[in-house]
Amino acid sequence: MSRQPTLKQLKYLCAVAEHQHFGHAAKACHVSQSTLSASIVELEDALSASLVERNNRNVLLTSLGLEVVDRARDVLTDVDDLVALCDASREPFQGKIRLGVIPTIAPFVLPRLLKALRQVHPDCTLFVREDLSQVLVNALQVGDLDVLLLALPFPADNVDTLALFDDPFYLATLPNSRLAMTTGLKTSDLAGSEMLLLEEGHCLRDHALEACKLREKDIRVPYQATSLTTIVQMVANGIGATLLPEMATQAGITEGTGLVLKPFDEPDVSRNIGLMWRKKTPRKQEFGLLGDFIKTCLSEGVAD
Amino acid sequence: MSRQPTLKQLKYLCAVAEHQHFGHAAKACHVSQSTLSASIVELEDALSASLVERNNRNVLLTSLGLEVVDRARDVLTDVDDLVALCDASREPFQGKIRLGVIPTIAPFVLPRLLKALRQVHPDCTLFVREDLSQVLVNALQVGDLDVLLLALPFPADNVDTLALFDDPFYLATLPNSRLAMTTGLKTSDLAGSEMLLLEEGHCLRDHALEACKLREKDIRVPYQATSLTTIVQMVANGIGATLLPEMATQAGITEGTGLVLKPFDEPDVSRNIGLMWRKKTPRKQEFGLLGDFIKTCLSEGVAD
DNA sequence: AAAAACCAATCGATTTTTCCGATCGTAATT
DNA sequence: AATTACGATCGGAAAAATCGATTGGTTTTT
Repeated sequence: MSRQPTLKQLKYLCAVAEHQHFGHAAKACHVSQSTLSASIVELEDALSASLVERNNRNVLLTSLGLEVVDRARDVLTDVDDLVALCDASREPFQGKIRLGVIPTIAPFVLPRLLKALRQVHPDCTLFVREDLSQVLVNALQVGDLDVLLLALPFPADNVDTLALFDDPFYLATLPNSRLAMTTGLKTSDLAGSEMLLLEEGHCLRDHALEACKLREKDIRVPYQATSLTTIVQMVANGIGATLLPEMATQAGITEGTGLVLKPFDEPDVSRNIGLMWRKKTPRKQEFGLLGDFIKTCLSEGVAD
Repeated sequence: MSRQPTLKQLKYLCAVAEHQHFGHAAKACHVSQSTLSASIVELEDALSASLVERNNRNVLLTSLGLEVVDRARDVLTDVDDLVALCDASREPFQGKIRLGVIPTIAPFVLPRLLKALRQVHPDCTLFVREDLSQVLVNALQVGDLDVLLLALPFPADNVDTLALFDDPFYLATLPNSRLAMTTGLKTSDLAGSEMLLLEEGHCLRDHALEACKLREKDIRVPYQATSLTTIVQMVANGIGATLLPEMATQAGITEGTGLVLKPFDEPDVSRNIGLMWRKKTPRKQEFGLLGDFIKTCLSEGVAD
């Protein structure tokens, strides 16, 4: 029964193969000759095979020994790569980040974020998953994702959150509608009007209602759509009005539709965008930096 | 400064990744939970990286941890393969044999030998190198070859030889020549005749002369050729006579040339074919078996 | 609310391994 | 014959690996 060889033994064997001399190989490995010699014997015992022919005057590898050395070299470089991988990912933004983003943020933020990240941290690989908040939170908790970009608050256990910025809601409506005429728009003006909302599960729906201090029964919801773009098209066709987050409007979601965007004449009619990660993740700090990066990247983007 | 991880640590990490549970992983590895736990900590220290998130109720791998596990699995299977390689080559004829053969044997023996070997020991890989005896011996001594098939004796240090069989010399000549008429051919009859020989360095030349108790000056050597086939053609064209080893004649080297082959009416007009390996090789036994195999394979071949 | 169960980390003791310097044995060189 | 060179081996000291028991924190059960 052959025990498993150790990496050290394989390293020593490769050194012997390289130097063809136990003493020199030992020096190269920073161990004594006796240690190296014993280690080679151990390896040969472990493999139950002769790898080295000691000839007093010169050292030869058996043909099996040569093959073993070949493979051992591969193993050792693979392990070195593994170590290098860890070294590289020690620095923030050098490794892989699995980011979850909700659908009402992704299309408006990712283009800019990914571009900036590629420029500033080319070694950082971002895997993005787009899904509903609840799905993302589950994935985060079971370890399939590292960090989420979503709208806060969202209930979840064992997580930390980092608020990044507010994202105000705008009323989007046709220019000739009653609400479009209103000056000093208040959330209370919405009561009783026809509002288009995203389908159940999208947190934007809940956050928008909450920001406007509305309950579902306060308004009429003729249809539920699956994306903001669809909603905008429906509003442009006269089905009703809707609430759009600023980041969507800045991304030009209403361009060419003739819709007007009206801010509210009240504070805090907005959702809050933030990051979320597992409380126990060892990468808190890196994710904090990621938050900073997202903030500056988006504000710069606006300035442009 | 990150030290190198050990295979054991990597194995334990993979077990944790598989079982998602320290206790179960420890059981699977036949160590105590404390040992495994400490080993994982050690690994994380060695890599200066967090690989596992311990969450009291469940165990998660960080994204870096997942990548490390991926690579670690590769490393471990590579090492297993390495061990398997040694296991396989423990049995004779399961591994690789680097065989050197001289040019006056190779074309007459290798076809049969390789075919038989493939049938009987399909797992045995034979690398063949064909060259002059002296070149082969040098290669053997520096470890580039494992075993030689050549004509003995041949002087070499630190080698063992195994005689396999005698290979009698035949006189090959045109049917109408003086020697062809001779009945009861003796080596002494060759004196003064024109004999074609291989160029310097081929041991066949020396062995043939020695077997016939001739010195170079006893005969006339009009040309020197680089192969037995060439020599046969020259003899067929009336340039002189030559001495051919039996294995060449059995392989049909004179077919279609009209030459006659005359055995000598004397004992020991032959060369001796044998194996040679380094005295210190750990595969003596296997090479002995190889000798047996060659002997039976060639004698069977004759019987066919 | 308290108790029990669960789980990984940690502690302390023991065994095992590792490592070195010194020495030995053999073969080549002077 | 003496010397040199080289790998193997030995004995002891230092380091590590490993285990059982315990701890501390959490979740589940009672």
